[in-house]
Amino acid sequence: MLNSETIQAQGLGRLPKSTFRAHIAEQLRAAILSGEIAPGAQIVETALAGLFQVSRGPLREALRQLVEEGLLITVPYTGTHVITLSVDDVREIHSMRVTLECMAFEQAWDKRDAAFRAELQRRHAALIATIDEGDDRAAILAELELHGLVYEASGHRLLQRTWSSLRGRLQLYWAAHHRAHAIRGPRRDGHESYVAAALGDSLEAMRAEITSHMQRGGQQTEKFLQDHRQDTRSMTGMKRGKTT
Amino acid sequence: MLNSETIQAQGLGRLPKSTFRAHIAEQLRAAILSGEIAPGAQIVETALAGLFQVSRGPLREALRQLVEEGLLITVPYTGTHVITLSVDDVREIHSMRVTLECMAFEQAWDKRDAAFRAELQRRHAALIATIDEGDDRAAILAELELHGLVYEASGHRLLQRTWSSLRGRLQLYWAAHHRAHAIRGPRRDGHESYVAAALGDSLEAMRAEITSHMQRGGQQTEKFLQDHRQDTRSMTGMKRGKTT
DNA sequence: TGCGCCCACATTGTTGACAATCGACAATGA
DNA sequence: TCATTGTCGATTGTCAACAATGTGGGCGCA
Repeated sequence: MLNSETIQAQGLGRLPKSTFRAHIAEQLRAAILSGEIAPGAQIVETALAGLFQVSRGPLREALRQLVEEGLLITVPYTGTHVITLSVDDVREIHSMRVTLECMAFEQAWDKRDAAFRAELQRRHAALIATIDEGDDRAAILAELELHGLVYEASGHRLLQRTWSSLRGRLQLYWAAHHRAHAIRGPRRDGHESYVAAALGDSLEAMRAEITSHMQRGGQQTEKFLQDHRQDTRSMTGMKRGKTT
Repeated sequence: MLNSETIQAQGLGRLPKSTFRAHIAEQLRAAILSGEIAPGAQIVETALAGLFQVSRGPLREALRQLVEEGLLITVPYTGTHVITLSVDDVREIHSMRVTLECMAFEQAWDKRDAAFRAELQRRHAALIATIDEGDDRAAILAELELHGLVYEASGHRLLQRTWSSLRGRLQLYWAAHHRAHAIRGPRRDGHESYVAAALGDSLEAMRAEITSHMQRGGQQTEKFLQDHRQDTRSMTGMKRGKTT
């Protein structure tokens, strides 16, 4: 006999309640965050609707969602564009990261059990592996996974939600930065000390590690700017680079 | 000569670029945050579309926006409801407030000029005035204004954005809590020490003040729960309380 | 040549109708 | 009596057509 429980037990019953707007939002977000659709590119509703084979209705709702996530900007009757992060935006992302991740560790500090430690090292190993393979895109995702663990461990849903939003911008920046200027992705160094501190006994040391870890990322940005001396308003932007 | 900048400087140029979804989202948000539409109430698209005299298209886009803001929850093909905050949600709101406001003061600490001090005292006075008048709803807004100043002063747009999101939930909680249980709004005490610390010289003292300030709010919640001993899953929810 | 006006085009905003799905209730049969 | 199934109303999802608006190019004119 097949009742709902036995079906669940067989791992079935997970048809993902398809609505077009959810699928579209998901795919569009992925395309934007990976850099497939470049920052500054214009989003034309009719074109995308044709691409996804849907009408403009569901598409527009997906766009509203991404606008609210901060990935798109819409000017009424004019157009929708992928955001371009300014240098100040990137600085703000870094400072916000420090604050959020410190909070996450505070919340999660006493909840670090064996499973947490194992998972932390597993993700660290995964990051190292992708770095060694030279797959920059995968390495970016792996690093986000590594840092995401503490948010999951915190059990703080609002904090996780906030991190998700920030993670989007961070991912966008990393992808655009890397893509536009062919800078190497995450490196091996820097993560060992992070993991060690996360497994250690001193929350204060962890805070210091986070601060220096993020500052390293910030300094990399500053150094890059000094080397290139371009407009400080839009470092990842480009005009009309829409990909089909 | 009047160019766009001088117009902006005059505070004009704010013709509301009328798109229905913006108006609808604004009004709906206000209705939800004020408690006019109770937590848990179902949002029926056709009804609201009739109420606003628009078709369902723009209305749905406004709903998507509020869903993304975390004020509404939509289950496909089933319905859209105003969120109900659980006790854990409220705890998370409070802890997030502490973190964000500490960060805001860190960012704004060295930017506190005469204008900041004057504005802080002005908003404090406004809060006191509304409290003395007994207008609870105005007092809630005044308290949010007071606390919002430091976020404005921080100049950190991402932080402001995060605060806006949190402020929505906080406002929803305050309004629903107050409305459902006829609890007094903000009180005079507690804000003097906050303002004093914000004008003082010790950032560390400010952090302590914020922590205790928020903990007071949290303790009020806990005490209320002990007194009422109701379901801990939904403290502000009610069934089918849609207002027309 | 430079400027301003006007118009056509591209794009977004809005609408009403139609289709798909869900939840609840009644009907059916063991 | 109980479980299962069919049906119905309510609600949301989707679509294609129409209207409103901003943008850029061409034209006339000084």
